[in-house]
Amino acid sequence: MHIYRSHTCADLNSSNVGENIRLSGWVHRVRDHGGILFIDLRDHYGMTQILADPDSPAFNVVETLRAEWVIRIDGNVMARDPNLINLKLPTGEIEVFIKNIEVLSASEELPLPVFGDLDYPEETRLKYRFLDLRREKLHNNMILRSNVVNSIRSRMNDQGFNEFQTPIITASSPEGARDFLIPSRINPGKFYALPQAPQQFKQLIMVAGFDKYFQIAPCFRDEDPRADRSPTDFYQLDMEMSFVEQQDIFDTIEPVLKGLMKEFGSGRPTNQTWPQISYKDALLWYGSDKPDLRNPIKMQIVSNHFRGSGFKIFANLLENEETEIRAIPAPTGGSRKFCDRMNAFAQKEGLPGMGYIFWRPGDDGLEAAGPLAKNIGPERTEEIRLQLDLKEGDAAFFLGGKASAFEGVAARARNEIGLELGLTEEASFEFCWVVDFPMYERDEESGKLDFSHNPFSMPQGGLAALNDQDPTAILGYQYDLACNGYELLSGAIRNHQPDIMYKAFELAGYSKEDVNERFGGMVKAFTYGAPPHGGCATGIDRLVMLLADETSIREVIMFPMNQKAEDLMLGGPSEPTNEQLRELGLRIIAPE
RNA sequence: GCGGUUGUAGCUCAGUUGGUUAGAGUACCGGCCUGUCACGCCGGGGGUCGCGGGUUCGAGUCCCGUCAACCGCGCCA
Repeated sequence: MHIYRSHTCADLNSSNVGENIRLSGWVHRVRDHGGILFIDLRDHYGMTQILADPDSPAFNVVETLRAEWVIRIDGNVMARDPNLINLKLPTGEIEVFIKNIEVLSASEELPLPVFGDLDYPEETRLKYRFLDLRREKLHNNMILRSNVVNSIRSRMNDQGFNEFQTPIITASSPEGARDFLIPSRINPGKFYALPQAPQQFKQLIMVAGFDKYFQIAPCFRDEDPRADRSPTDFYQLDMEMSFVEQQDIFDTIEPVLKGLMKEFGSGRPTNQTWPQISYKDALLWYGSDKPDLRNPIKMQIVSNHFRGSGFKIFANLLENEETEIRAIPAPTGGSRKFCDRMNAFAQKEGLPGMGYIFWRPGDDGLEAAGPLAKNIGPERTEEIRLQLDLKEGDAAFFLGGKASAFEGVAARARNEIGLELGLTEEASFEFCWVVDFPMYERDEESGKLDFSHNPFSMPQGGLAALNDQDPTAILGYQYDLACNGYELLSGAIRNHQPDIMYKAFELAGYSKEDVNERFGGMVKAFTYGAPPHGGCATGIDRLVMLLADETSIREVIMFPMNQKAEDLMLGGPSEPTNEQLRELGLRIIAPE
């Protein structure tokens, strides 16, 4: 017999009754009744109930066992009486009468119990990640992640893609985020960078003639974290194709993602037609370039109804340039209590407040209530109601000013309203493409023109557009895929023509020399016969997060960092030794 | 860098207008228990109330400062 086990803790059932077997695993739970004692023995696969009584030669040792000790037991499989079968356990029809035991590893008192599903502070969970990972939820999340990655690989391979590995220690690639730098010992004073994405490599793979590339690629960005953003490294399904236009990329990746949602989405429905919404419309309708379409609310511009109206705050606002009044319709939100709560929400988010109108039954039919309605009068109020297509029992909220100043809060208010009113269909996946991103944006303070997305994207209209149009009006063949309010994918048709690329960078203030110095390797490659190409990258962590129905990315990463980008388990980052610094020619300058 | 929330036993939490010796569950230690599967019952140990200062006869509670964690903003072109 194998020295540790003849079966796993999930294997045994009534067909094994009478067999002498061997199991190894963790003591999940001990139930000591004095004369009879039960142990739930757990391994990766499942759980088996072990039984001991004073007739067992192992009884004295079994009495000393505590949670999370690792043991090996020999025993006899016995059928349970019909009234003692545990339907919650796949092995619930049997139990193992223990005859022999070996303690393989004892456990101290636990800082984090494995048993139970209570919530514990992140700090404790991260410090003792190996214990947290034993718990059912995280253990299942990691298995899900493994299965998703496995399925991605076969789906991509089935479509004729080849997976290639690209360098981890490399030159800085201009994705826009802060690089992680690595000092070079052999080249003192010089630094490598960890790739923010394999962007230039995958484009060079296209130039090299491989046609369809993908990779489950680690990406490194030194930026502050969010709940849905890991502070150091994350994984992308990175892919690139030659001789394609935008729609070809969509047609390739859509079935992969739809297949994954169906395979791992636990029955939650996915919309099968993914709308393509322009960046401009996304901001107008949803206040966000990653809209949550599970929420049906669509915002509208209602400036005309307030221009010159008795509501002076909005009327005066509209005297200024580039201002507007935006309405958030809230079907079924027509109560003062709800409207006041949303107004308080807007104030908490840093706005002066959110005006509202709600419609309720009145003496002569429909009555519009709320301070705004009184100020602008019944005619304008009715025009607004008709434009927003609202009825009795509904409400609408109003935000005014420069769109860029209120859009963020408007988006959060829209989310809040959708959730509070139960309009958002939570147990579903709603995808949409966001297309036609502007190539450039102007910094509000400095007035400087800069790339707004990916500098390697092909501008719509090509060189002519770059020469003739107002730069901020130029759109790119750049796209995102949003799902349930998360940016899940980002991509572009690339700019493979050096003259267009030099011009594109020139508009953003980079000379030809700058471009040659920073991305000369890739630009040069484009002078030796580059195929038109494009691709995208899908966030694996976020995808698994959605599938696992989690809201924190750390729930689907095996060993995540905390919010300060520290590894609480192994203690990173740590101070280098003097010898390491000397070898690298570095000196630490103490912070202020 | 800024804002919000939180910080009390190994862990999860309660703690009233400031008032006796700071509690509960769980874990741990001891005792009892032969059918549990969140086993049950009895007892015990365990606390710098994040840290520092202040107000007060008296502070877990009020005030000021500070640290840490998380959430958000900035950032992620």
